[in-house]
Amino acid sequence: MTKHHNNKEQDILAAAKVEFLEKGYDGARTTSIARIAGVTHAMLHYYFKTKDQLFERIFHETIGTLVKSILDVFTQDEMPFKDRMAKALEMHFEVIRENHLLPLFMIREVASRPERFSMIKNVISSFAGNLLVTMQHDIDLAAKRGEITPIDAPTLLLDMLSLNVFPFIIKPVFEAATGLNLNAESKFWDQRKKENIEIIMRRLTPSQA
Amino acid sequence: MTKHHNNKEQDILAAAKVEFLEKGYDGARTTSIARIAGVTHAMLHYYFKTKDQLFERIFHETIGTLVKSILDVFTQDEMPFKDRMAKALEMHFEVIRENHLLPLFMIREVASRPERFSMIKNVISSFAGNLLVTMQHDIDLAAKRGEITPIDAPTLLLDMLSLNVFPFIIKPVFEAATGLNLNAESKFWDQRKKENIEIIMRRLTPSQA
DNA sequence: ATTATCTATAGATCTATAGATAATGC
DNA sequence: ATTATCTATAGATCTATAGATAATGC
Repeated sequence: MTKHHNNKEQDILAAAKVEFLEKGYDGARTTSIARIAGVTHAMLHYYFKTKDQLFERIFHETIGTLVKSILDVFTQDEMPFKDRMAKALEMHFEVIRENHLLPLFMIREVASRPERFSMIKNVISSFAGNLLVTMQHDIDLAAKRGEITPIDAPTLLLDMLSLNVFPFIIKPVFEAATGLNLNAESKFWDQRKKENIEIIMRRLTPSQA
Repeated sequence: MTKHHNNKEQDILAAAKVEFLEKGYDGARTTSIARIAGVTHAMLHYYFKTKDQLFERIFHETIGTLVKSILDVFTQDEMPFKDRMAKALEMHFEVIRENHLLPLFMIREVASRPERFSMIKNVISSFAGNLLVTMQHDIDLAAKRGEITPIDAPTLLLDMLSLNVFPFIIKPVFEAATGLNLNAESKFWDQRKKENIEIIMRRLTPSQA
């Protein structure tokens, strides 16, 4: 035991992820998680004590995925700055595409319970701090070379995140309004990725005057 | 009566708006709404029967505000297309700025209970249909005149919404990560508005080749 | 003899309503 | 005599736990 007892534990975690991502903490039901996982309700408290602790596990995991997706943006090897940005945008877009429920989940939970975020605040801010410094440094170099127009790193980062993340956040509304199922429409997302790269490339291009 | 009995009714509506926008349907408590409104809990059911009906009132109202904010984008009088877009972006940005909790609220509710949206689905889709047709028509004209580069209307609309809305949606996360209070930082939002206009203008500029 | 699982239920929380009392308009 | 408001509580729902039983490793 202690070794392979984790089949059910894993089932519960997987079920919890589905339930929390779709309904949020307040909307999620521990009974519903147990049902999805195919275990009795008591098992859930046996392995994870409380709903809160189960939630923390899922929340941490998602934060990790999202933070990593942003950090990877700048762990590119040496290429011209614009090419690196294009590549970064593409990679980041694909991560979000694979995990399209994560951004809304994270935002919703932070919005409705800001205190929950404070524990990982330090993690994110330290990461983000380094990221922005590196980014600004590279921007300045490329601008000096005349490859791009100067821009603030935080501004550029928010531009990129807005374009790459928002379409996935608005997806349910869009689907409700149009009746389309965007998961089936891979062309739509391919086109969106291209558009985002196009926009950022144009934003970075030095203005000819 | 029947005439000015609505002071408390209005108090309840105002309180419900605060509670629902902050916590979402699942997180909202009718007892909490009553407390905020300064009335006893039973009053809430006296005026609005159920939590659901009270929610519907608030939800409808917010949908209206948001849909209007997008429609207004194209009720501009005659100017060059790019100027109209710049003006539209600015107006839309200010509406969201005044109602910064609305987008996340709407998206969250639709995501966690898609069936709730179906009733107003028709409203939105008919509006959006007209908007996109008009928009595409104007785009084609301006492109033919050489004022802008050709672009799909839905693509352009999603670009604009992403840039204008996402920063307000990510606000709580950003504040949690940095410790800043962005409501106090009006310079930040002014700069963001300018940046969004800058991006879209560059996106629309014909590529010189 | 420790770990895993189930049944049954306690305890907390939240929505909703019944029924009594107060306020207002006619 | 209709509308508004309050007190008290029913009823539903959900999380959590106690305690019994089954399965596993030594």
